Amino acid sequence: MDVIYSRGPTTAAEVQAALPDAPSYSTVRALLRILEEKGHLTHSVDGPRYVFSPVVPRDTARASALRGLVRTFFDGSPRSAVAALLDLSDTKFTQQELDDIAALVKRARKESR
Amino acid sequence: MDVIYSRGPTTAAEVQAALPDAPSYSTVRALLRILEEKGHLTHSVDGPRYVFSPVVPRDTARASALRGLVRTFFDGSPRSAVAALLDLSDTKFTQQELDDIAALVKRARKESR
DNA sequence: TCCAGCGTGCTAATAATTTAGCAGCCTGGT
DNA sequence: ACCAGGCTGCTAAATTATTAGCACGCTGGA
Repeated sequence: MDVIYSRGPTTAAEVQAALPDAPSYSTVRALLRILEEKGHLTHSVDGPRYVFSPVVPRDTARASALRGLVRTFFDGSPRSAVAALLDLSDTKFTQQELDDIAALVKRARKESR
Repeated sequence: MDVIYSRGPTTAAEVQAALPDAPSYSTVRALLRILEEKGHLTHSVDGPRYVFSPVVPRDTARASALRGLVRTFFDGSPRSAVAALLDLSDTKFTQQELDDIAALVKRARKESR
């Protein structure tokens, strides 16, 4: 699912290529079939092959994932999550991005007042 | 793993209770055993029962999880992730928290200069 | 001290996943 | 129009996960 959410519509071969500990091609195909049976994916036909897309839109899944991560790792505090994001060691923000974020915070402050 | 990262050291019964679609107790025990075999968990003995803890410290796992989520759902842009966190519909920040975040941004801006 | 109960260590059966491999169809290039 | 290659639809086998259930040991309270 992560691969498909990160790449958008994806073929079986692409999923396999994108997977870090890639299982066999057969397995990837079976997995995609099962995910489809379970209602997480749909496929459409593009020429000779299947292209798989998520059923739940990216934005929705993204919000759920964020909420889950905040619950699991940040004791339900989105503030801590923001702090951790700003501190991520391998992340370098440009001045522009930081200004952006500052503006967003400013806006949030107004809205919540 | 999420249950254990969110609750800290946890017994099999607690894991089962915390699980949304709880499988049987046998299954939870087997699962914990397998996670331990695979090196994701350790257990210590507390009186008559096992208490499971993650092998990878919470902070480390948290950072990986954040990085993964940013990659999967935010095209590698932590800035977008921050924006989404601020926008999470069911999240209400207090003025205090927003001030906090603003201060963190300010600090990050100085550091990256 | 005794014992009820909880939690682990097993084992064995069932269900699900993983894998290989092949026949047949469709596409795109020659 | 032909054919090579890629991809699906199968099937069937091996491996792994899920589940139930019971014997045994240990703990904590009466």
